[in-house]
Amino acid sequence: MRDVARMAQVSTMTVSRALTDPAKVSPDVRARVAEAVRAVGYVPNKLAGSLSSSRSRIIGLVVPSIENSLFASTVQGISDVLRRHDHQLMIADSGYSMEAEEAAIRAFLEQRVAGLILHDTTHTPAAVEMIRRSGVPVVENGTLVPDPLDMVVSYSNQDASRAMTLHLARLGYRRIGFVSLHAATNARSRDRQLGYRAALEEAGLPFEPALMLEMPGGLASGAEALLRLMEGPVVPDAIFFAGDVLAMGASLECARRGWPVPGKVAIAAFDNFDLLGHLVPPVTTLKLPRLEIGRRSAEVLLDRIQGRASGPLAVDLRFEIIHRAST
Amino acid sequence: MRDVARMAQVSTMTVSRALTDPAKVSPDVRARVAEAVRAVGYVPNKLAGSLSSSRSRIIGLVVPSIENSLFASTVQGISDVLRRHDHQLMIADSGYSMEAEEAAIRAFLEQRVAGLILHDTTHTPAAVEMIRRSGVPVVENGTLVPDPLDMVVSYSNQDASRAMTLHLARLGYRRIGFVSLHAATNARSRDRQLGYRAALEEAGLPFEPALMLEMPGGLASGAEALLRLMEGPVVPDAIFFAGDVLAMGASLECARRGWPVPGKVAIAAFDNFDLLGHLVPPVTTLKLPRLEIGRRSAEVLLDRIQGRASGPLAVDLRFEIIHRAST
DNA sequence: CGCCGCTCAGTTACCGATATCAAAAATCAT
DNA sequence: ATGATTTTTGATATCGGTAACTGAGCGGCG
Repeated sequence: MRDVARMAQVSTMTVSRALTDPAKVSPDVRARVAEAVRAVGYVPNKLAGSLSSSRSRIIGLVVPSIENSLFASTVQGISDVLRRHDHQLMIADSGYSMEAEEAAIRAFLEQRVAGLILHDTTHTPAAVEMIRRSGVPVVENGTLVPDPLDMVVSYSNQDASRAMTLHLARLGYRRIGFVSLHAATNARSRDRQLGYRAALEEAGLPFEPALMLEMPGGLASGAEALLRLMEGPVVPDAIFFAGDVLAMGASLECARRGWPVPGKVAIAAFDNFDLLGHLVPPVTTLKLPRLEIGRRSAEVLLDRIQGRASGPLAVDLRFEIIHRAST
Repeated sequence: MRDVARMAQVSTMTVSRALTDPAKVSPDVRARVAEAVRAVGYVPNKLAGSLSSSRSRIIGLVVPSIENSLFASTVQGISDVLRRHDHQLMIADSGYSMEAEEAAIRAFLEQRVAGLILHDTTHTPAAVEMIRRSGVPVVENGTLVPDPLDMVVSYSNQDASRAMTLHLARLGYRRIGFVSLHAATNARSRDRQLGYRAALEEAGLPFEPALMLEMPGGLASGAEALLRLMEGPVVPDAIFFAGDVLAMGASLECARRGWPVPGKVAIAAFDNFDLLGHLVPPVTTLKLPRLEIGRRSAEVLLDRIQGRASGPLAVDLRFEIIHRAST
């Protein structure tokens, strides 16, 4: 920057102004600075800028897994909004571990991020304490938690799960199986299980433990879950796969075995993967606002950072049932 | 840090040393500093640290699309290695535009990243110039380019495409269709087209323009490509879908229409999505080292940053054909 | 015993920007 | 034309660390 200042015959302060707030500087100077910047090939040092102004344009994001395409849409939404507002995105994955999340949060705070977006909604006490002390605004994404750290942008996993279960009940299915990821380590799975059970009760159907299963994620896992339930003591007439790609695995397994869907068993899924609509038969599913969650998270965060808003906030982005031939 | 120093009865310099290189201070002081850090809830300011030392532990990554699950594995690989080495990841997506890539690169250089990973291999002149001047090490990922900016970690799109086409030819297919993304905006597609044509020549098969198609990505697009070729002037006996999820879309379309695969037409894909193995019939495909590309990219970058290596470098991670029932 | 070399801690000068305050120049009102 | 007001520019301190050098303390050696 010294070089630019010298070449433009002005002080460094003026260069700084010309670059960050051109209106504050005369057109003449503005032009000379611009020219000098070009000539020198000057690349501003945001590290120095942020240190001096104690403002940064970096947002930290922690997701459980980068590879999971569900989170990918949310990340895309965040990235889109941030780019439009000239902010940068730092990303870390926690591998579904609270300790790893804590480490990522610490690293982000050390970088003095302007805001945090966390997909998970349960955190270590140390992480919570650090965030509190730092005063950095936070958005949580995973589910509509009743007691957020700060802001939440999500949908209700419990309501969504309940709605789909009721949908199946209304269609006349009576022995509705339910498969989710392990609830012990996953708040979203817990909510979904609660929704399932609430819906059964509401529909006057008995809760049958043999119809509820927890599985790891993955296609093979979905296929296995299907077989286990179909060969179990209580044979379901419909199965709601409330997690990951389980429903796809199950649907493909039915295709392999030539089982008619929903003739032999109906299948419902939890997330609107493109693929579900292209399977034979296309699979009934919930459409969740993944991309929109990302967008809105970034927006509310920026609003807060730029002083356009303050205080806690909960945004419920709702969901939608897509009814297809599989149920 | 002042507070920590005061509380531990040492100078700030000593605190700095105790935190960055504990071996340099006595155990007594080390303990006092650690205690003070805890008591104060001190979170080091890496901005200041990086500014002062002109070293940062941030890597910038530009991918064409965050949402695309192909890139997601690579990002995961990068993230895994970086975390292990206590580095952070900044990510931006270019939306397949060189100008957006340039903007992302500029933003990263302004943040003084320690290294860059770019998925694309074609860049604006301005971007190249900036990178050159900055002296920041770079890894390119998209394909094994002959003239890299700096380092490349990838596989040969051309060889892979050639290998699969030859594989089909060896199986006895004679009218091999080829579908890829638009080559004009995608260096990887260009390479794949070259590989296809090279293989035809090698196998003594005529090149038939009507058998080659360019389509946008997506499942629906794959289905449409299938239909166009099957209804075209030259009906293929096999189709190689060399991009994105095209093959899945096509395979599912065959399922919907009840077309036997490979009875009516054989189908081959370009990337090892889990799903391809679960379709009916499972689809022959190329297995590309997506995750490994991420890992190795991060590793070679860190090697360079930490002075364990220097100079250009090209890592060819090869590929593998997975032969399944669809061909 | 004194010099050397080593370890450990402190002093000082930055890194490259911005905040703040003050001065100079330009604009305006009377 | 003169003082008041506004706009434009500059000088200096500072953000929170680290580099580089300095000096104190200590044991080993000839």
